[in-house]
Amino acid sequence: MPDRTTYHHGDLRAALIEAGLDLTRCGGPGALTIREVTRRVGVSPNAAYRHFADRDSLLEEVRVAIHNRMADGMAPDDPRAGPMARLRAVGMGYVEFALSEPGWFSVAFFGEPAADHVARPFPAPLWELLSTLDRMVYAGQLSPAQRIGAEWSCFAAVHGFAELALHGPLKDLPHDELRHIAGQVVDTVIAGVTTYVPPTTANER
Amino acid sequence: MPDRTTYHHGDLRAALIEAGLDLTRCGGPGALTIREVTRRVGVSPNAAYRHFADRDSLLEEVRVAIHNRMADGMAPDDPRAGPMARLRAVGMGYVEFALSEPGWFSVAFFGEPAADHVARPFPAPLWELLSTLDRMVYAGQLSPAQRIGAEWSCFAAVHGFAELALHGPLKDLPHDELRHIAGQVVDTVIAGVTTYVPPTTANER
DNA sequence: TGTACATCAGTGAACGCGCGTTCACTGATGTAC
DNA sequence: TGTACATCAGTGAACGCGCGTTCACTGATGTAC
Repeated sequence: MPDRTTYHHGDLRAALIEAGLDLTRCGGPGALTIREVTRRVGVSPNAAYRHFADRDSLLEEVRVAIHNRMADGMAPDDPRAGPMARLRAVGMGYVEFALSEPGWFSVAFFGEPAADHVARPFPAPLWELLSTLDRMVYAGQLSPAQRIGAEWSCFAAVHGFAELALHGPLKDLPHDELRHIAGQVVDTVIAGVTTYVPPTTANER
Repeated sequence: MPDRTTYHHGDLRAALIEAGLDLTRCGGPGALTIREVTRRVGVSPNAAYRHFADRDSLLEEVRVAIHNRMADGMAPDDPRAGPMARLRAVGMGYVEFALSEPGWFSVAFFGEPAADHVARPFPAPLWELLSTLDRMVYAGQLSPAQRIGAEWSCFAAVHGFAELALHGPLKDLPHDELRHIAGQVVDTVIAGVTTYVPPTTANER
């Protein structure tokens, strides 16, 4: 693969991102280095600078690619599922991705301090969550008042669980046990979101 | 401070941990280097190896020190508070610590992949949570069935929120807004935990 | 169809970096007799 | 009370590391006339 006959590569940019995906899949963000990524593609290190400002820019692109893959895997098995089942599927999909692709997961979700205030757009999986919650409101399973801020409770729960399971106190549990606990966490937060009614804005503070 | 008259330091071990706390407070885990930590204390780099096997061991001790400080700050304001208010205080205390000491927080909670299967004991703040949940059961505010696994829902929610707020999509919000959302997240998970009843073990799987 | 030249996409060598860690050592301390 | 010696807690110099990034460059391509 690293052997190339033409002087010009063809689509080096895409190839570097692809190699970045390969590297981070096993090794997480730290495994992505300009030197290794260019080595893989069979090109000199500086060639990368023709396509990316610096290592961080490349990593950012890899991150986006991972977000998209992840969001694709979060659809519920049954496309005719109701919004509630959909919400559960989104949550479980998030955790499942973290468990099965820990390297990618740790690139995708803000492992690194996010360079000098580069405002990142919402990651794709979050959009998935937002639209699912909106469907619930539309279906009457969540009141508009409950909808407010619900995304953060949901996101916090699944993301937090993923961290616990990958790097935290649950990290030595087998995956099927983790999935079981994940199910409980997701169900609990769904119960919370559909039960708790935040005080109206007028009453706040 | 780095000037020392005696050849022997006195309590170098404690001094190194202290310096480690200083460094990580602003710079997170990456700021802790053997060279900088010894420089601060006014000692040659290798002196550290008299007290710690390697950098990781030192970092681990710093982590434990942070856990303890954090747990201390999680007690509810009113010591006569009921278990429910206590649970809320524990959750909010967790988030508050993350917001006010982001450097320490990122050392404390599993930022680094946790060296070759060194089984870490539960961090002190988690113990705080466990005992609070137990009090709730004792007070009859949580059934024994609901108690099972409740810690993971709670921990996931607050930890996940902290990540969102520090490094995730909420990272540019002002602290008072973050606290407000945190309050909602905590209340939501409490509502979930006190509402949802997991299926009994016999019915599982 | 041919040629001049700007532009693009690579090359190769080198830089500086600060780190963790090891080596062989020396100065200070405590204990046995 | 003095002395020999093991032990402990430091020192100083050096190593190798692989990295990101920059410099001045060259080979290939496309376009205007």
